[in-house]
Amino acid sequence: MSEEEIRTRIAPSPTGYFHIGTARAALFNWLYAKRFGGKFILRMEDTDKARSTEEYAIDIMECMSWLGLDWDEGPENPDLYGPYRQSERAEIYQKYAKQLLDERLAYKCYCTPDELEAEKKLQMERHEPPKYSGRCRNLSPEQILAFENEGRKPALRFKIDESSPIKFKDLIKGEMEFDPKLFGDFIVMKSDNLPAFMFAGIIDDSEMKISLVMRGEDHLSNTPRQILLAKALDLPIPDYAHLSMILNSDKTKMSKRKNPVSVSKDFRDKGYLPEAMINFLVLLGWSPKEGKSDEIYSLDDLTKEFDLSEVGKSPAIFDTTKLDFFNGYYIRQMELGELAKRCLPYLLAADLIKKEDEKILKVVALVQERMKKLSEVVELTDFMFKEIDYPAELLITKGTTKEITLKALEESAKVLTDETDYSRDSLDGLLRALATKLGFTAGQILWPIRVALSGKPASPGTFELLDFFGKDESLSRIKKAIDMLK
RNA sequence: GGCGCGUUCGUCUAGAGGCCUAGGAUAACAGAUUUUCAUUCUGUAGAUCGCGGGUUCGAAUCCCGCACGCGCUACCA
Repeated sequence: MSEEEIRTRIAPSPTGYFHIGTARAALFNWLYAKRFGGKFILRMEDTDKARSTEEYAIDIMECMSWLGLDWDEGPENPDLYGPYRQSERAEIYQKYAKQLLDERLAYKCYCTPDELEAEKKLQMERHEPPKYSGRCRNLSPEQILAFENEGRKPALRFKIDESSPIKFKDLIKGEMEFDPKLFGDFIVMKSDNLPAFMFAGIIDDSEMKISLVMRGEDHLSNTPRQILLAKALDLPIPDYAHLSMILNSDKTKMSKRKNPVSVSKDFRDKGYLPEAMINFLVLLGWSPKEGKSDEIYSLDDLTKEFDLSEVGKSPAIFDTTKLDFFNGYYIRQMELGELAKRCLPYLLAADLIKKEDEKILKVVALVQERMKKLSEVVELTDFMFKEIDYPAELLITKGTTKEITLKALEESAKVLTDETDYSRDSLDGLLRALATKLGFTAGQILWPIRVALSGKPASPGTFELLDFFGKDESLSRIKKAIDMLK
């Protein structure tokens, strides 16, 4: 298929919030399409009626857009090879199901789940590989009639062609060979007349002219079955590439219960930037040929560099330490107005401000290089918006005394009362001169003022805070500190 | 149980027989700048390349075996 147009896809099932692993697969597919001038398609695999919801479908699309992974074809623009929701493609699957049945490549199976379970259990006890016995392969008309009269609804089972091994080249993992004798006939249409995942998948990939199926390694073992299906249906077989999994720190599979896996709930809403997510995610499995000394990559950079030959085969443990670094980095790089805009929701939610105002530009500027996540803006800046409460001892810096601190504060208050220029440079000269005059270290003067203004052991610098609060508020907070020490 | 995939610093990784006394990033630690925190800069520590055999003058790199992890083995996707 390689001479045709490059078309990749992501096919999430809306049975949960957009998963971090799906995001990575989407990213790699998107990058591959962009890099080689192809198309990227979004398809909703919502055949599991019981678990699929519209809320999740929306979440998936929102998160993809948020990450910057736009798609050329998808549920809302179904013109070309749509519809792009499997729930709307029932007739297509039925057509192919009929084809299999007519050509006797599949058969109706009336076995109940209980019967299948029992059969499997027996095989396990005998240490045989569990696989379907094929007992419905050659049912007589009488038997079929009997099952129908019982009210049993048949599923459609695909007849495995066991004649020869299935070989294919995985573009990441390499040459692959499977023995179909081990498979057993599998279900293609469920008894509710909905297609099983493998069946719907190969049909859609083919009908949507997907040239490369890049997906998680958990699908690697399914691939030979889909190839068999494609052959039986006389459909073209796409290229395949299987991405290794991302795991927990204990090397088990990421789970919804134990781990932060929801892009929207655990990352976007917690204050991570899409730029950081992309940069972090792409490095889980991909590393550039020409390594740079840093590892900063934008989506734009990546569309020029990404290739499958640089994708690794081994699984990666999902550890957000490095994500935090990237997040801090991109926050520092961000234009101030943009940062203020993105911090606003957190400030509003914490009730620190009522509406957008000019002040937050200054506020954000003071903590920009201290933030790892946008959500931290709250704890970093709360003292700028409200009265503060802190223990008096905090005013006294290490290796000094209450008396010295009090003296420093009182003398500072005096010069700050006389001073009108609260700009950084002016204040710097003023307070250092005061320190020299009193025989104090700069720290003995500056620490207590900073604490008086912020109430925190760590905060932006003294001069910046004086400038931020202005004369009246600064003096008021310093006076309060003096009273606390008396 | 069977089949498949994988195994290099805590973590993400580079590495395709000699360039490896194993490189980078991050995290950790230390120092410099500094009133604190953060930023920035510099440095330190950190992998006997899962284990055991082989091939070779020479192996993280090739071959075989084993161990461990993960996946599939569903009318879930």
